Amino acid sequence: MTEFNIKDTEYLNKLQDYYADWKNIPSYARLCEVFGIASKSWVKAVLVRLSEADFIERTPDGAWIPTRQFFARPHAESTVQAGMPVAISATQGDFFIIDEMLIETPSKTTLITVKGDSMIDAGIHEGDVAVVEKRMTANIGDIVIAIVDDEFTLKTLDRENGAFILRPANPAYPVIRPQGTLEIFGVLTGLVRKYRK
Amino acid sequence: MTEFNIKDTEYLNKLQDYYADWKNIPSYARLCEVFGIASKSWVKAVLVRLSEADFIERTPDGAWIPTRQFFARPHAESTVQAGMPVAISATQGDFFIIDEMLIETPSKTTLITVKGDSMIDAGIHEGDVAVVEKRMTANIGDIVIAIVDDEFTLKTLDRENGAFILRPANPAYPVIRPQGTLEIFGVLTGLVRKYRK
DNA sequence: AACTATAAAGAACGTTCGTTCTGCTGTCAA
DNA sequence: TTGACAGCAGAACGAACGTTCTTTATAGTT
Repeated sequence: MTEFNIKDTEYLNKLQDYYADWKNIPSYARLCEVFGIASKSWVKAVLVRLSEADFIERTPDGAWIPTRQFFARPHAESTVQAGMPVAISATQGDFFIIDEMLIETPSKTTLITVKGDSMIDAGIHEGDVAVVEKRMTANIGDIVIAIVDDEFTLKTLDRENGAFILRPANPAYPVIRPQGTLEIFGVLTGLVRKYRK
Repeated sequence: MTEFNIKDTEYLNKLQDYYADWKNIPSYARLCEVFGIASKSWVKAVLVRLSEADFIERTPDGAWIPTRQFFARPHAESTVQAGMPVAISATQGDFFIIDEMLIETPSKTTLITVKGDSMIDAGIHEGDVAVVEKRMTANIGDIVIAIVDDEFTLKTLDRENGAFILRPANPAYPVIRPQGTLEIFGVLTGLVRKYRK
């Protein structure tokens, strides 16, 4: 039996890219095209090695399916110095699945696109997607989606003279001191930004 | 032709549950068991209706695959005003998959945790996870992971007197004018931040 | 130059798959 | 009470699929 090698890594990358497009692992015949291999038997040998490396597995029906590791992205930690440049370790650290990191309770999580710039000093820009966990309680200092006078707003929760206030992270905007009830819609648990390609 | 009905919703739920477990859509024969239907032809009729409702579709090979709607995470767009509060619409907008939004080419994508605060004015904080697409070319204005004198750094790519320079987004840090070669490791295509729970 | 292991191709074959067509059963309106 | 149709079952069939076995090409070693 042969081992998982560099070429198999290329095959894995091609399979991951195909899967990103089509969300399934196709027949051996189609994988011949995807991998650039002419024989089905060799495609199977590749898949067996990928499964031994725990990137794919089989259903009871014999269909190939991806494992968790298949979706994980390499994550280089403690590597990029945004202050002063620092050497990167070529070794790939642990793996990382974005959805899993950001969303712990899918049924309570909503994504909301941010409008305006009142939280810009907190690094939250217009167009960013806020990951919000719906719940009615929050702690002082949390960034919350609050319902003030039947309207929603994204602000930092704070307290002043025993009353809750909503503090923007932009000096151009005023602190909100709710007159009526202050209801919490949810708490900001994550943020996602996409840069133009 | 018949329409999508309540029973089809049950079939859809069963299919979603199966897919969550096995990450593929199996053969008609297996779907007979999953749906509790005895005939393959009727299973096919169900799938055709699910595809007409845009929950699944077919690859050029004829394989059934899920659509974006199949995974359905609600995404409320244009709703939260970070400037002045604005009414939220209870309607759920389009659907949204974080991984898919941020990662177009899995094999070329790496995640890197940001250190330091030299890009803080661009809303990139220490501890944020940068989504980096590995490639050697970039455009002026892109935020890049550059290799300067064998070291990595995250900066905005700019040009000055015909030479490339790396501009931090923090006045406390100097502009980097590479003496040796300027090599691009990759381009910042996304950013992910997780707030403490 | 011969040997060996590995990488890949190719052929053969039984099974399974998707498709299509026909048949059955219950329901509802005329 | 008959017709019509929707919901579903079952059979038939050719094409595609996965598996296994055999063969060829390439590279490295002795």
